[in-house]
Amino acid sequence: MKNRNVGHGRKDGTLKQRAIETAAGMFVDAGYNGISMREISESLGVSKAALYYHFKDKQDLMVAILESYLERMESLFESDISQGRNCREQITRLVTLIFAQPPQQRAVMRLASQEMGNLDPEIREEFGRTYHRKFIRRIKSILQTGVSRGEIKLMDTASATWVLLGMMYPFFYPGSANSERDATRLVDQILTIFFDGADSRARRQDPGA
Amino acid sequence: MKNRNVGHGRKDGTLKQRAIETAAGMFVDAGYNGISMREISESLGVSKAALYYHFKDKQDLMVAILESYLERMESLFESDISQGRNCREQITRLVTLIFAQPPQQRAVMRLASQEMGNLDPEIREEFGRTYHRKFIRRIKSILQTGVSRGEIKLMDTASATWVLLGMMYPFFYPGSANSERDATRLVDQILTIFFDGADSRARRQDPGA
DNA sequence: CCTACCGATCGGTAGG
DNA sequence: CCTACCGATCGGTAGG
Repeated sequence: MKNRNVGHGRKDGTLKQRAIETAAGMFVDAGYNGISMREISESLGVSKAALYYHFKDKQDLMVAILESYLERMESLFESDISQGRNCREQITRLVTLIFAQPPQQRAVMRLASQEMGNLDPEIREEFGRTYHRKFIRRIKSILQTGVSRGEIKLMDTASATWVLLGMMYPFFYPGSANSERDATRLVDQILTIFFDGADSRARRQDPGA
Repeated sequence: MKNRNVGHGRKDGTLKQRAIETAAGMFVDAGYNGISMREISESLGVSKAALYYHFKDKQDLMVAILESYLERMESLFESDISQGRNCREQITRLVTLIFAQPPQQRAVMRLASQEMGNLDPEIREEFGRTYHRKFIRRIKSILQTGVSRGEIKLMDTASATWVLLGMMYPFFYPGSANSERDATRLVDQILTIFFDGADSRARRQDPGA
């Protein structure tokens, strides 16, 4: 279980990592149920049994993909974002970084919410908790601090977090904002709406400019 | 195709309609691939063959569910919403009506975007066009009018439409805003953020109140 | 010859 | 890590 060194000087962990990346791409394109373990193994040039050596079952592979992505998301918080000077700047950094990822990588976020229903209830709940702890909680915390500092309107920060994530969600689909130029514009529009609103009577990002 | 009165005084079309409603509920709970035609037919108390009499295949049943929902959405536009006096009021009516639906019915919207990848490319594209024509286009049009009237900031209304829909999306999952009280608060928060922004320096819905 | 179904089973493929 | 398979179940269709 501990996945110990098999020795022999071979490159261990290589197939496992390749499998996570390859399968992620295939699941993103065709959905969890749209891709079979056979197809994944063929893409990797190994047998199905080889896959089952590294992953207990299909679900286990899926969870590994999601956890791998979550870890990358977590690292975003620990580097750039926390250095933002206030709530707005921290959220701006977060959204910018998310859209700075390659589209296919962003799509894993959609994969997570879309296919979580295919996981066993226990696994789903455990992953849900990890997701909350490593991602949702951080965003909520930024908004909460913003509220207590008076930077953000007094509101329910839990649902506001979901609203913010929801605003990005449609653009996690392939074909949305693939160019860097589109992404930049989109990030700008999302942040403007979230902080300043769409109403023309609301303040603009650069007042008087 | 017209499927009309066959006479004899029997209740025609009953099973077909029941199947659409029952399957919609099951798909919402377990996903398109999580429910078999056998399970659906058993829930209806009929044979699988009976289902296949009314629907060419599983996909055909799915499309019928989505189209049935789209028609209901379309009717929203033709009654209440268009009577809104300006952009903000029309969008407010739209969002309010969407959240006034029972949660399980709202969830069909999530089902549509979530499981569209399981449809054949041709079918998917055709449904995508209908979805755009009956729903997306209408929202975009409201925003567009708002922009040209100066009620809404100058922005890309296509992506703004997706942003607005995205804000609602997380609450189309079961367990989100099930009570009427939650729904009311949520609608309020979504509309406030969309029009006025979360920033405390932005205008409030009732200035000075 | 129509409609609205049923009991039984098909060929093919899934995860393991 | 592979070859060789399995038990179960899938969506779909036969004749009547």
